[in-house]
Amino acid sequence: MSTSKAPKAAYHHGDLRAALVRAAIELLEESGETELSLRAVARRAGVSPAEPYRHYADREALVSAVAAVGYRELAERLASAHPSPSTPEELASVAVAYVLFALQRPTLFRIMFGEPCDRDSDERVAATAAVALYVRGIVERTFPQADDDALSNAIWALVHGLAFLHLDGKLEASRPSVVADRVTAAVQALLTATRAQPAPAAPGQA
Amino acid sequence: MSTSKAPKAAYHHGDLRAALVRAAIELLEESGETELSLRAVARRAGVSPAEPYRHYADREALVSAVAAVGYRELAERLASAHPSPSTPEELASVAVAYVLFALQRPTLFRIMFGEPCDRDSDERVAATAAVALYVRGIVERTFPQADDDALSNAIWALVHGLAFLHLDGKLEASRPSVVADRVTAAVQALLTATRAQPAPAAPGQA
DNA sequence: GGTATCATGTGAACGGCGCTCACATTAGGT
DNA sequence: ACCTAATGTGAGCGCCGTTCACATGATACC
Repeated sequence: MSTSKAPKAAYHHGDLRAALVRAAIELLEESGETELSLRAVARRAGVSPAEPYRHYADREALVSAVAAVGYRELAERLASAHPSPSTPEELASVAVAYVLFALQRPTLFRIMFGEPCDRDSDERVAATAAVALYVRGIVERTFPQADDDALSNAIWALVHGLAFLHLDGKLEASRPSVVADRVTAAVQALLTATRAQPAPAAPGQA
Repeated sequence: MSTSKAPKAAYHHGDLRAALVRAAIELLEESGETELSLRAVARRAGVSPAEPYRHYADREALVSAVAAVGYRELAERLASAHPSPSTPEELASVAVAYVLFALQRPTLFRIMFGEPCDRDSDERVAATAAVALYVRGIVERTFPQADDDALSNAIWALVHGLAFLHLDGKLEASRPSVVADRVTAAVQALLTATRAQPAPAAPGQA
């Protein structure tokens, strides 16, 4: 079960496992490339090309570790936009933070979401689940009476889709304020719908 | 300007340019891998590893050609869901077609949207623009008085995001009918919002 | 203290990759 | 028939992921 997550602090190098992830993220953000070469990471960390294999099964495993860091940083970013949102406006501000994170750290974001998620990585699976739960928690607080599932899916999808369309240049994204307005408008629209008709399989009419 | 799109029919091989794209898509869908190797494509097409470079500048160019085919097939698929949607229900059926396309041809979809779009590929840029215009056309027909920009952005983003979250396993996607219901519910929610309050800076109501 | 043991690190090597180049072949225009 | 340009080839470069036999350092046990 990928035991010793806590590094033994220092054998020769001192937590090379974490150092490799750090080096990988640096390379990612400097080069702008989504591809990351294990050999390049090893060079950056100052070890031989074979060394990473002591700490990660293969390239995919290192990438998953990088993605997991990304999920954690995204979660921090969302939380710092608003620690515990419970109104549509606060929720919208978190959505804006999500999209801006994608735009400010595009390569990391693509690593996190641009490829099939490796289900063998406990770290990665746990980190994505945390983001999902965070979104869902917001929705539950903001609309306690709504259909949590449908609504939180819709909101996450909307925000996630906005992030990707901006990232891919399908929506103009040069000025953050424009992006923020667009995201806010879209989220408000969806939320207004929810107020108007609480849930699909619910009472009255639509 | 990447002239002779129309192949001269047959020199030695007979439109190898198109044959390479076909081979690439076959490999993609057989292997389930997002990566595609130019050498493997060449083997599949029965030519030497150097041959593709007569027809495509580099690997990226071939990938873009593959993506362009994907955009065209997606457009066909949407059109066959409904040729000219003009009601929320019809729009929702197109949205479902979009997400199901992503789930049925995951590798192709990832090639289309999972990496930075190469702006040097006329073919690719044109094909993505076509999809964007198609979505926008639907919105204009369905809600002539609404804020086209904001609404078509929101709808595309929502649908695109739903596609990716399903694809990444963040939303359960084993039974297409469940996916269809989820997508329909989300789209209906967004559209209802638009009816209730047409647009941020728009006239009366609808 | 001495030594066995295991985690940590290395260099060389394998095959596959993207890509280039010098060269062969074929098709078409004149 | 011949020249030219399009089409196709094989060898080769450097990089990649990965593995392996081997070195080195830290610790555990006597």
